[in-house]
Amino acid sequence: MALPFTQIHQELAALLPAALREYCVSASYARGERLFSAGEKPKYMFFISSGEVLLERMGMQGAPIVLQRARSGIISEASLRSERYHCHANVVLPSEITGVPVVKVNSALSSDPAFSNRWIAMLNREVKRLRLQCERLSLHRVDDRLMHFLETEGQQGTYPLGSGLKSLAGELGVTHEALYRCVASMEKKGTLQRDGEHLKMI
Amino acid sequence: MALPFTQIHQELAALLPAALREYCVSASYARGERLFSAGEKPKYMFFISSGEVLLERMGMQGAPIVLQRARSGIISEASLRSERYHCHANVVLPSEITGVPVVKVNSALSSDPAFSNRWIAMLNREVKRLRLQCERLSLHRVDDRLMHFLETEGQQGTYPLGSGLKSLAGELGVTHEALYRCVASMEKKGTLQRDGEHLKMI
DNA sequence: CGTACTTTTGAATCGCATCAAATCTGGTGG
DNA sequence: CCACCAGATTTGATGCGATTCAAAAGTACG
Repeated sequence: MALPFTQIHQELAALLPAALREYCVSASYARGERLFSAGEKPKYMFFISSGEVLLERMGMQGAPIVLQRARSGIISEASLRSERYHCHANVVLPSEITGVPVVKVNSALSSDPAFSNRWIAMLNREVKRLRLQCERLSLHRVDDRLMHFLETEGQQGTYPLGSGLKSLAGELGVTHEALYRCVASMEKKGTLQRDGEHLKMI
Repeated sequence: MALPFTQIHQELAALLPAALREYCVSASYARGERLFSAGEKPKYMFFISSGEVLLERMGMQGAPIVLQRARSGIISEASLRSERYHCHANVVLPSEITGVPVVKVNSALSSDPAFSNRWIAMLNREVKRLRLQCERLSLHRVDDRLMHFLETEGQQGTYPLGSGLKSLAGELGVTHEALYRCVASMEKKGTLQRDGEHLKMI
């Protein structure tokens, strides 16, 4: 599973200082693999180059709740100083993922002001993204959530589906049936287009 | 409204480097005042010592959506490097609030590694808090959201209400009627206690 | 004392969850 | 190549719970 370092993603390369790159480990993950589980001690920061990973927590009734649906970027930034992961990371599409040892990141953050500046900027973006997700989940109707999602996460209202509507439904906090029906009715009304892999608002 | 610097909150003092403290401006705000509005250029970072501030965005139907209900701590950390605020900050209870110039914070972050370390830790906590809020908003029933809220935001299941159930309803993403009914029925079932200003799970 | 707001209860409606089942899909192994 | 299986997709029917609209009662404040 863990392959030797080959080439790291451009976005990651721009974030990390050169000294950290030699510690990066890139690997391919298959659908169904788990990056980490809740309760484990964080050893690596993970960065997704391609594919899709769901951060999930188990609800009390056993139903998993999607905290984040990541397709690119760092996914465990909040665990940088944590003793334990607070969620599971499940790979749901074949993915290219790079790991960087947490210890190395922390020491680099202490000694490299430019790096910690970039890190703060990254965390700021994450905070904003999460605020938008809260805003989205505060909407009551499925079509409102979908529109909000396409407006905020899409490129000009277009969004690549990846692993299908089912995992999107989880991120929107609705059942997949509700989302299927919503997409179908919006397509019929002409408010939405669906080209196989892409969703687009009209 | 803006008073001269008197005394800053202990939590803020622990976060900020000494050099920044002279730039702090503490002030009292009354219910109904607005700290900042969406679209404005951030000039100050705000820190709440006491009281309550709601971060809100206007939905497309004109209904305000509560992004955050802050009663202590920094509230505009994500706007540190932003050109514009992306939400309104409305004071809903008489509050003591300290402002620090954004420019000063940014320059201190660049020159003081220990400070940027503390800042990163603060952002990490915020990311986790927001992930929990997303998890909460993914629950479908009002009583589940309330329980989750008391478990994660309360002290041993106890939470001080402050400005009443109505603003809590906004943070939980439900109507105030639904929350009133939920609290009443849980009290009748004996799952919840309500001592005037405090909510407590049994 | 009046105004504005919160709190509370009621009734009607609507949207989504839930349960169920059929179809479609890609992938596996014989 | 086909049978088969697991999962995604889709449609249907039903019920519950929250929204919505409405209105009354309580409360703080000038």
